[in-house]
Amino acid sequence: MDGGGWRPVKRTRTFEDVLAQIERRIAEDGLTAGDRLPAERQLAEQLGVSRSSVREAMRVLESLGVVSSQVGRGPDAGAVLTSRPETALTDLLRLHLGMAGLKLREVIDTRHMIEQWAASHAASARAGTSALTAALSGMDGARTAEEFVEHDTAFHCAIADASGNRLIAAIMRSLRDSMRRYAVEAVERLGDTAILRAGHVRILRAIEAGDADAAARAVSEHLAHAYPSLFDH
Amino acid sequence: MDGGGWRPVKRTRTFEDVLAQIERRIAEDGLTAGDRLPAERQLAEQLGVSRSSVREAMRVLESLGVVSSQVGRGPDAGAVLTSRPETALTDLLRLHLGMAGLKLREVIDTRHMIEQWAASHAASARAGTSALTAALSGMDGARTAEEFVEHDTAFHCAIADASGNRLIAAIMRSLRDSMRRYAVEAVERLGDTAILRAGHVRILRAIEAGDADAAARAVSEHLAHAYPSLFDH
DNA sequence: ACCACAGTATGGTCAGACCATACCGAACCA
DNA sequence: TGGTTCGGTATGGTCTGACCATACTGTGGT
Repeated sequence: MDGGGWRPVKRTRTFEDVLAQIERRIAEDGLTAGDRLPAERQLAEQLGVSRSSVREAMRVLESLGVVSSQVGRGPDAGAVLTSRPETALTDLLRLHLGMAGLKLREVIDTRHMIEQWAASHAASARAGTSALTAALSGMDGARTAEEFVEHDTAFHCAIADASGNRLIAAIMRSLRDSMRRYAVEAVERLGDTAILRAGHVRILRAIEAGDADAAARAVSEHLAHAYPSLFDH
Repeated sequence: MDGGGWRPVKRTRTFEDVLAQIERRIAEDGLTAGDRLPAERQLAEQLGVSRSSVREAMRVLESLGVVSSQVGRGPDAGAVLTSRPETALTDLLRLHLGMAGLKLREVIDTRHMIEQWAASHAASARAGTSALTAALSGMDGARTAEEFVEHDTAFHCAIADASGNRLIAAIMRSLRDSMRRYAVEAVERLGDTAILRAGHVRILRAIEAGDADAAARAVSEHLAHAYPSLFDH
C-alpha cells in the first residue's frame, strides 16, 4: 500500500501546538521583549487545553530564554517576553559538554574563531579598550585561579561585546561560562600567568592601534599559549 | 543588621532541582547519548516530587536537545539521552529572530564568520568536495526559490561539515534553518541565480585547490552578492 | 514454529485542588 | 486629608489521581 495516502493522525503533542500558537502570536502581533503573555489559566481556556500543557510550553520558552515568569500580581507578574539567548546557550553547551556529546577541542576551536573575528572588528572600530584595561587590572589583582579566570572571562567577553554583534557576544559568553571548569584547570596547570598577561597586553595594544590583522594574530598566539596541548601539530 | 544572616528561603523551583539532579547524574554516572533515564513516575518517587515537576524538567531537557521521549514499552521507550544541539539552536535563533531580539544583520555576520572559517579549514583538509558538487547540481535543477534555497543550504552546511567541528556545523545549520524565510526572500528579490552559482563554483574550486585564503575570499564575495543591502558601506 | 491476545509499562493529557506571593483597594484610624 | 492595615484576588508553583494511546512482553493455543 506504501501509505496509500494515509498519514499518522495526531503526531504533535499538545504543548507543541501551544508553543506554535504562542510563536505565531509573537510574530503576528509583533510582540517584543517586555510584553506580557496571557496568564496560564486564561491561555489554557482560550486554547482549549489543560493548564499542564500550557505550563510545559512555558518551560520550553523559558529554557530558550524567550519568556520569564514572575509570580504574584500586578503589571510585572505573569509570563513576560525577554531576550536572553545567552543563558539558554550556556545551558545548552554545558549539558552537551557534560554528556561528552561535544569535545573540548571543538568548543575551543569555536572560541578561537569567534575571538579572532571579534578582535579584528574591535580593532577596526577601536572600541572597548576601557573595559579591556579594567579586566586586565582585575587579573593582576587576582589571588586564585578562579579569580583570574573570572577577570579573564571578562576580558575576552569585552572583546566580543566590542564587536557590536550581540549574537556573537552571546555565543562567546556561553562558551566561556560552559568551559569555566576547564579554564580554571588550564590556569592551574600553567601555574605562571605572566605569559597570559603578555598575550592580553598584545591584544589590547593591537586593538588600540586599530590593527585588525595584528589583533587576530595576537588572539591566536594567546590561545596557543593557554591550551598548548590542543595546538601540537 | 544587613540581613542578620537572613536569606529568602526556597528560591529554586522544584523542577529546577530535578533538572540539577538529572544533570548531576549525567555527569557522575558518565551517561552519554543512547542511555536511558528512569521513567517519569519512578524518578518522581525517587526524588520525592510530583510527576508534573519531573515532566517540566523533561520538557526543558528536551528543548535543549539533551533527551528524547518515546512512548510505549521496551528498550527504546522512555527518556533517552540524545545529542541534538542543532535543533535546540534552531528553535532558539528562530524565536529570538521572530521577537526582533536579534537583528538579521547580526545573524548574517555570524554566518559570514563561520563560513569563512569553515571554508578555510575545508580547503586545508581538501575535504567535502563530493557533497559540495552534489549540492551544486541540485541547485542547477531547482525550479523554485524554495528548492534553490534547499540545496543552497545543503551546500553551505556541507562546508561546515567538512570542517570537522560539530559545534560549528551545528551553529551553521541552525543559522541557515532559522533564516530560511529570509533566504528565500533574498533569492526571489535577486531573480537571477547565475551570479550565486558562480560564487559557489569559486568556493568549490578554492577548496579543491586547497587554497584557504582564496576560499575565505570567495565566501566573502559570495555573501556580498547574496545580501547586497547589508554590505553597502 | 507461528500467531493471536491479554497484560503491562511507558509517556501524554486532563481536572481539580491547595499553597505562596504580591499587588489592589477599601475600610479604618490619625 | 493623609497614612496604615488588612482582606480580596490574580498570579505562578506544586501535588494528586485519574484516564488514554502506544508499543512491547509473555502466554497460551494452534
